[in-house]
Amino acid sequence: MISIRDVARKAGVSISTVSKVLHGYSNISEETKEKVNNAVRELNYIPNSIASALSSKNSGRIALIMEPKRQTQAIDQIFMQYLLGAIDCAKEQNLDAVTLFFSMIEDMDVDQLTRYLLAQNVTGLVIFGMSKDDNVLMQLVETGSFSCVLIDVPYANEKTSSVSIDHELAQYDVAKKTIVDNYEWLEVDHGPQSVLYISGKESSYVSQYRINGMKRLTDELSLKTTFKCGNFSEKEARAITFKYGKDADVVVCGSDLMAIGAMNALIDMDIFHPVCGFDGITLMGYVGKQMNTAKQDFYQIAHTAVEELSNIMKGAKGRKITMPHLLVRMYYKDIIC
Amino acid sequence: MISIRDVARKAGVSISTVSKVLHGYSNISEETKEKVNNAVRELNYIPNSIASALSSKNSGRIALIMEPKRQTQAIDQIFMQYLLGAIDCAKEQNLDAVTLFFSMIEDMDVDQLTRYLLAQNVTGLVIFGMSKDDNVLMQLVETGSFSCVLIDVPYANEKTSSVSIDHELAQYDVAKKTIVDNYEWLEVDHGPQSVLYISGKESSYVSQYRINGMKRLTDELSLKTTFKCGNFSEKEARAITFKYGKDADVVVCGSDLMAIGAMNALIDMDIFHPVCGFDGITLMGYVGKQMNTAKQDFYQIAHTAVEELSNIMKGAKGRKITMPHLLVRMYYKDIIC
DNA sequence: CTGTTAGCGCGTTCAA
DNA sequence: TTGAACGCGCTAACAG
Repeated sequence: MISIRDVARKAGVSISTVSKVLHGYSNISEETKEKVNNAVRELNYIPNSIASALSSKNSGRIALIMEPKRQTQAIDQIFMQYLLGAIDCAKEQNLDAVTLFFSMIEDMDVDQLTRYLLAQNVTGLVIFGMSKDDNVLMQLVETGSFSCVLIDVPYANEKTSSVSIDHELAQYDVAKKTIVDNYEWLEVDHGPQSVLYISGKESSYVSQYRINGMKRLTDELSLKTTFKCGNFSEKEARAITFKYGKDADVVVCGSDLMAIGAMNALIDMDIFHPVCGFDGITLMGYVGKQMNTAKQDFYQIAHTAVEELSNIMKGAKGRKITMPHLLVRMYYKDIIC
Repeated sequence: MISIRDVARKAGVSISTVSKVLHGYSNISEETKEKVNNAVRELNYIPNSIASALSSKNSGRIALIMEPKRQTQAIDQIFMQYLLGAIDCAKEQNLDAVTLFFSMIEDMDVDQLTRYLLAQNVTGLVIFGMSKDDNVLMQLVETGSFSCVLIDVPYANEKTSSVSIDHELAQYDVAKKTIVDNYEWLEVDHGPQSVLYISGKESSYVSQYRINGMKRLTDELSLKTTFKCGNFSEKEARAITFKYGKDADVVVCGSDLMAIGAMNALIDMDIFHPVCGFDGITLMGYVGKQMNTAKQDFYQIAHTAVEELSNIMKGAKGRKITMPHLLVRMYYKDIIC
């Protein structure tokens, strides 16, 4: 293992000088800078991040906290996209990222969790899929012990930013597109009038926004919309659709998983109405014929989140970031086989 | 931040004594052990893993290396399961895991990669989805600089183990089940005789094993099997099925993704034959009616892999581990809508 | 059985 | 503009 000492020796300078040029300090002559950089290159030196972290107390280590199990099956794609986006960006920002699942920390209280993270030398957090029930996490964020970025949770303070898309607008857009595109196709005279909207868990921050989006559309198009809560559950959405789907011209769901449930119910009832979901998991590609996927969205969101976290860790103040939704989230029709 | 010094002070002993009881050294009196443990509990002390790693040169830090992008879409579930299994086990084993994607390291040579990992204080590797083309990775493994566990790659040396299921047997089992279960259902007199087998990439270590499994079954049941290579690609499988699927009573694929392609082709041709895949991604649940998923398998494999890595890092010698396939990997029929 | 001491590799004063 | 020296929190000989 090649250390800073070797570089120093080779360059004929002291250790601290090497450290300084490596960190871009100003008062270093061009000449020694050259010498050091050459030595670094020749020796193929890579600084030991562990030692650096220990010494500076500033690890550049972040934790990606997420809960892939709580959600029902098949959401893996979304998490994978998050991970990819986050880790890619972490690399770019020279941050060292560890992945934590809720399951690993769910039995800890704030204090324990704090110590655990500190012991791991984590100084920044990105939290995916946090819901209103997650008190410990929320407290953790509020203590200010860490720089944080929350995804899809509208909260910000000095050291905490939030990153999300405009869920209200997104739901509005996707529902509108579904309805308008199917206007003629539907066997009603004046376009769809009756809509069944199946929303996600109330404890989820995004659900209310999406509901609001659907409400706005409802007003705008003078729809008759029935709002039901499907709790992000495929089964519940299925049950709801069995019960209320017959009278609806269109079914709009607050997530893809629920859209699948709704679709299956309609198929079983031998009714064919447009259904639309939200997240754009590829899964749907094999069921519906027309669709756009929003996988890129998740990658991009995570990427932005880590970038923002990097900023906060450098001293920037927390803020709320709303991203455009790149694609109209998952949308399809023609579910007839 | 509470350090080992605080504990020492509180317990009225020296730092090294604390360190010793924490690591379960033998020659410590019960009495001081008590004192130290109490102090640890009262102070809620958690050792700083960074400092520990720096000092001991034995980080307990492992890298999970995987390639989620190279594979075609929709394989995310498998990787997610790997990740979950690996990270869960890492926690149990008190290992600190970082996730690396091939994309982050694909432009490095062995030397660079080695330095990069060392700088991160990584001493162990678990590699998922490695294929025969990955020279750099293979060289890295061969240098012996790291303890390694390779998944689905039959290679072992002093510090390297492999973990995989018996792909030959698994392919044999799943194909057999598909064929036998459909024996009467098929519109042929004496059971299926003609099978189209679509295999995965040649550069993948598992493909050959799976082909062998199919060959064994072919001999055993005196089938007439056509072997074609679909390169793990949905599209290629689709094309192959269009070309050769008409004459086949059953289509067996070396991966689920190819099974989807095959199925879609059959549907488009208006032919309904049983198809079987391999990996058991949930995806299929929404297409086929009957199926078993092997998601658990992946979790379990990753879990075992990390456990094995932990052993190697503690000095155990590398070996080849073959796990039973818990479930008959993905299997379904009745693809008729 | 316990404490003293010397680093691990690096960042950061403080003198020079 | 540079370098010597100290310390981050911990482990591992070596004494005692």
